Amino acid sequence: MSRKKLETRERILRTAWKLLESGSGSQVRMSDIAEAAGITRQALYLHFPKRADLLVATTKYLDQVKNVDDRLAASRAAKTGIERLDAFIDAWAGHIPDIYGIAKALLAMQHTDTDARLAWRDRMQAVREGCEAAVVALERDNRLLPNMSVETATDVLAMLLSVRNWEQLTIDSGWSQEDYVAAMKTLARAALVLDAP
Amino acid sequence: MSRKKLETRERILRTAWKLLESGSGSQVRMSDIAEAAGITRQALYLHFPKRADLLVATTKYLDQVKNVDDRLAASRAAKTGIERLDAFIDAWAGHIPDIYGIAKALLAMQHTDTDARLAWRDRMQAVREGCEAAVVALERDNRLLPNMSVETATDVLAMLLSVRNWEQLTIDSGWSQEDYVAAMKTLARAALVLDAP
DNA sequence: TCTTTTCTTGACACCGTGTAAAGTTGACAT
DNA sequence: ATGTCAACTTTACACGGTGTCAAGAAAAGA
Repeated sequence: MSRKKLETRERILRTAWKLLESGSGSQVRMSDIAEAAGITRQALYLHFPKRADLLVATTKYLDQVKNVDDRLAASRAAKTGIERLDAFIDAWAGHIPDIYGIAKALLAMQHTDTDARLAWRDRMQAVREGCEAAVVALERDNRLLPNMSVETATDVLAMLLSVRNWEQLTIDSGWSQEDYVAAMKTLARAALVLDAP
Repeated sequence: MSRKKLETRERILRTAWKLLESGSGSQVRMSDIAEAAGITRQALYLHFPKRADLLVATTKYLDQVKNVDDRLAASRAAKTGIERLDAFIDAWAGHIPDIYGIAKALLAMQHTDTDARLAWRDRMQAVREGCEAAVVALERDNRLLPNMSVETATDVLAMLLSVRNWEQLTIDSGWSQEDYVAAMKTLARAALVLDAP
């Protein structure tokens, strides 16, 4: 129904994304997005009744455009557990800069908005599953540290790879993306992987 | 001057602290604190012109009451670098639950309020210094991983010990405080410490 | 008792989100 | 071409929370 509505919707999402990634940090208001998209604030509310709705839709749009699934699929192709761990870290770490703007906005309204909280939990659950898959692959190779359960190891890996940690190292401490990725790989190995027998 | 003002001030700070630690998460408004402290919202603004001022004062009050300095001093007494690392983790990790409520509030208003941002940075700088001291002690013992500079190692340690990570593991993933502390100690060793020669 | 400090009472401004209703514009169908 | 429907505009307002202002009550202290 109506190509026009879809066009506008897409334009809104693209605009929201751009604003969120560029104006990183500074609050992005509904009126900002509306103005940048060339419509009224009210028209914006016609498409997305709540701010959380818009943010959630933007994440989905982004996931679709950036094709996270394909990116993570690469890690599934890896043979050994260790290769898989590295591949997953590469894939996810490479995706963080793309989602950082929207992630920050979503994170910021977590304490207010239930929808935002659920949306973020949902995204993080997906990442957690990737972590778990890598950990399971390690265990299958008998390379998971013996004192670690799959669940514990998954918790640790998910913690290491959190957006907040990426933010702290790259944004706050000025690390390059390469340094971050390299550090995470060695850190994850040190934390989870048993030395080769 | 005027014992009464100081009394009221202390009562406000104590009340703010209690509200922040108990009603953890849910928004604590200025009116909530005023009411709980038995004064008017306006009287509260007489003592603390901005919400950020109150939060910052509350952190200082808490640091004073809980005596962080003494707690961290224990880590300075340790002989070897490794003991010092463990002692510091014990001290800081033990302090996190105390400050979590206020930390969360301060963190939540970071993106809005400059004062809150500066106050938090200041607190974190103090922690960072503790991290750095431990790292330096390690290096002096020649037990710091050779490919790591003091600065890098400090960044990593500060990241590991961040309040967000504590939150993720204990609050979100349900770890006990003991599990958290133990995991952080082994994680820090795995990440930073060279095996004994 | 008289002064000063502390606190109260009762307003109001501002900002951002979200709602409501009436009017405009353009697409497209018959 | 005309009428209908969907998308958008215009204007206006409610609400919650922070912060401000001014006049008066109450209590401390000399």
